[in-house]
Amino acid sequence: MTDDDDSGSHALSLRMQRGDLFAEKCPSREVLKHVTSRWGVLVLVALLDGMHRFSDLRRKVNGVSEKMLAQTLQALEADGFLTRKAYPVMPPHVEYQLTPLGREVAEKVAILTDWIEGNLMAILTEQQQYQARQAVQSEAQAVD
Amino acid sequence: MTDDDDSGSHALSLRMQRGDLFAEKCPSREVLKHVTSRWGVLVLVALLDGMHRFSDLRRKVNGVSEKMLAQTLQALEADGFLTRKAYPVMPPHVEYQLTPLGREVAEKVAILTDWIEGNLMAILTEQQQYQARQAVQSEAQAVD
DNA sequence: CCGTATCCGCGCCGATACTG
DNA sequence: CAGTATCGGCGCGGATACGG
Repeated sequence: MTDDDDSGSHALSLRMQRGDLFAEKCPSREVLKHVTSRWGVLVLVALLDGMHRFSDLRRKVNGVSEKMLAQTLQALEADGFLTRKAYPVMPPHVEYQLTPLGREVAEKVAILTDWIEGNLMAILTEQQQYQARQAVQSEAQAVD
Repeated sequence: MTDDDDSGSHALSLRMQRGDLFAEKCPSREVLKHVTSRWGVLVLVALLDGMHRFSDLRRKVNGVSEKMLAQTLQALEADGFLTRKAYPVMPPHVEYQLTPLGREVAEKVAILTDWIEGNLMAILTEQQQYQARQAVQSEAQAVD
């Protein structure tokens, strides 16, 4: 309960047309989930430099299992972010590639990941300082 | 096993200086996890328009529980993305605000969320078409 | 008002085995 | 090579109760 702002149903449906992340039931939450999922992020960024086969992705995205990779790829394909082309040869050969729509999201995601990679040291430093402050707090509590 | 590319340890440590998402044990994976977490995304974007109190965020970020909000805020504070100022009055009063570092990530995240919100309709259309193709496939299989 | 502590279900995800 | 199927642990996250 306490959810569901049905006030102004016209305004609501208009907002639904462009999506409102802050509204609980908005489908954009689902899309965001796929895009920002642990492996979704890495797959999208990996595919930014062109077509990849399944095993290429598996090797590039360190630590992903077959199951999770397949699952992630399906979700992104269902959202229209990538295409899957299977060649019925032996041994099997499947190619994954970003769609124009997918390339756009992937670029936005890459902006974020690039920033994090580039500022990692600054962030780690902040983490250290936070830990230090916490230690002081604990010490102060031990005195009282 | 089979992880751990320790080949070229100098190159590795250099890469660690700027972070490499594709390397399994890189700390940037943790940071990314906080930033792209279900509630982390929404909190960062919400804080983009200035200071918020705890209950402000709770109301703005529809659907988040107290526990998850507190947990999310702690993680983002530990990463140095936001500051927490508690005024020891009755009733309690706590203010959350982005740091300069936090503002930068938040802006990158907002680029992504804005794009998704703006292109939601196109994505939903793609999803429909995917479902339709799947239905055809199932039908074709029923024939053989 | 702003949390922390505890319990607990459910879904993520890894491991393994099997198909085409 | 590129998956699907199944099982099982465990951690995320919701609900509730309680403290400052």
